[in-house]
Formats: sequence, C-alpha cells, structure tokens
Amino acid sequence: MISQTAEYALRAMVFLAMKDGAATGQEIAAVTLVPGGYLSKIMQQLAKAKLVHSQRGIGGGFTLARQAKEISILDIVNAVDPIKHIRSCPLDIKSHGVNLCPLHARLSTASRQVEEAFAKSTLAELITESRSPDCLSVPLTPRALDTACGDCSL
Amino acid sequence: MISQTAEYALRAMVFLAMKDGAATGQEIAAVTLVPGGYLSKIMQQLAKAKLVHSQRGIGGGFTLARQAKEISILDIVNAVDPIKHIRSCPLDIKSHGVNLCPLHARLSTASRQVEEAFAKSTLAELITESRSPDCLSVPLTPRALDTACGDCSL
DNA sequence: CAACTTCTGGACCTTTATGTCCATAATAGC
DNA sequence: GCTATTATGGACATAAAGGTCCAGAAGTTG
Repeated sequence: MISQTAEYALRAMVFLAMKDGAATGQEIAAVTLVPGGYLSKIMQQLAKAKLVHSQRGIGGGFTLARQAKEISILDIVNAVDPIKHIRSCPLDIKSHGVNLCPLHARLSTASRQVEEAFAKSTLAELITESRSPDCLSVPLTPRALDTACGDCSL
Repeated sequence: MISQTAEYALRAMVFLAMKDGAATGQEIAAVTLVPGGYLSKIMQQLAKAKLVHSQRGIGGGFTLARQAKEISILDIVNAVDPIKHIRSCPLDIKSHGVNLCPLHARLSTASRQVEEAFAKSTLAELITESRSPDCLSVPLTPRALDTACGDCSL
C-alpha cells in the first residue's frame, strides 16, 4: 500500500504532532521503533519538504513546520515517496496495448481515491480521534513499551 | 500502488481474456511488452493460483482457468503480490506506539477500499467496457504498435 | 574557546524486486 | 521413436529499497 519509508515518516510526524516542543532524532526513533540511522534520512526529506523544522545543538531536534491541522497524510507520503500517476497507457508510445486502457483506468481511479482519502486526513485529526482513551494516555516514552493496549486491534 | 509484477500479471490476464484459445508465453510477452523471461515466472504464479491453465507442446500455451467474468482484478493481484492487511499496530508486541492507532486505522481503511474496488472489477468488464471503440479493434499483435490511439489518455 | 549536543551528508552494506539465461520436462505431429 | 514446440524451474545478474556507520558542520552552554 505505502512504502516502509512512508510508514516511518507518518509515525514520526504523528509523534511530533503529539509532542510539545522539539524531539530529537534519537527520541523519535526510540518511540516510533524506526531504525535510528534510517530515520535521520527520512527526517531530512521531511525537512526539505518543509514539513518539519530542524534545529541542531542542545535543546534542538525536530518540530512541525506548520500546524498539525495544516498537514495531511498525503503531504507526508508525497514528501518521501511521491504517488505516481498513470498518465497514459504504459505500453509504449503508440499504445498498441490500447486494449489495456480500461484496466489502467481502474488502477488510476483506485489510486486517486487513496490520494483523496489521504488528502482529507490531517495530523490534527489523527491525534484527536483516539478511539481508545487508554491508548492516548500512554506516556510517549520507550518505557511505554510495557503498557499493553487491548483495544489496539484496528 | 501495485507492484510492477502485478501490473504485468494484469496485462497478461487481460490479453488472455481477449484471445480465443491458448496464447504462448512468447506471444503474451510480445503484445503486453513484458520481459519474456520474467513473464514466464509470473505465468507460473498465475498457474499455481489456478487462474490460468498451462499446456506444453505444440498448440499449447496459457488459457484462463475460469470465465473472464469470474476473475477479478483482486484475484490476479493477490496471486502474484498478496495485499497484506494491518491487523495490529506494527509497533511491536505491547503496542507502546498505541498512539498511532488512528493512523493505521486510516491506512487500513484505504487499503480495504482499494481491495473492494479491485474485487468488483472482473476481466469481463475490462474487455467489454472499451471507452474508445477504435482501441479494442486494434489487432492484438505486436504490429499494432504502429497504431495510435488518441483516446488512450486515461 | 572548550565541551557537548544534534542534525547533515556521504559511503557502504543487506535485502527484496526485477530481470536474464539455460537445461530439462512434457506434449504434439510425423 | 524423433523432432519441434512450449512450459518449468533453478542459477544467476542487476536495480531499487531499506538500513548502518561515521566524520563533520552547526548550534548551545559555560
């Protein structure tokens, strides 16, 4: 559905949205269970896409560059793993495989629906809409690993 | 959206659905512009999934194992590149990252929508529903590469 | 300035997806 | 049985995604 990289980016952004102030790469990696070295690459991409602001030195780290309600899932996914659209039949120039058009029309429709759904969800919604109150009250630290959440079954 | 492999499998199946009798691997590869050697692997997967029947020797090749109206896009995609569902928060056992649940709920919803759309489209629909009559009348041979189809813009 | 923290960016490695090649097995026609 | 045809399956090659590591730049504190 989405790449591992996009999944990681989303986790990091959700975490940032829930956190007051800056979070260091190490902190984000620990909480979101993303490999630290790899996360740093992803954060760089998010910074280049102007979704987060980065600050070096003590007290530094990453913060959202905009309000959580102004950042959609689609923004995040596109920053690290751009959704590519089918613009013409992939069967070479003269489209001999023109007979495949109805097929690609379906695929295109499906991907546009996903895109639309992603565009409609903001970070703000994701952190507000907790279906299981216990879940959100879990402290945002690696230690919380010990805390079970029976409702987390999606 | 879907893997290259799934794209290739769909092209091959659409071609088979349009063709009377068996088509050899070479023929399918030429028309669908899929690398021959790679296509043979994919056809093997489709055969194992009982979506096509294979026959060796002269006059042999591949044929649909069921009627075109009984084969959905989802059947084909699942045969070569199974859609994996999110069943629980991917943040390890005790779901410390429980705060990500709303996120994964969205992702899960999106993938289920795609799955549903794919399940509803059959091969029969794909080959009937030609929005551009000219397209479907194009001969199903590599030579047709020379035939342009202006309506093929998806 | 010195020491410490944190991001940056490049080199490199591993795994997975994609793609190639060929010997072999099954089938049909003669 | 012989030959031509066609799928099968394994070995191998290449490309892309995912992941690791570390030197160095930029920032903070004292």
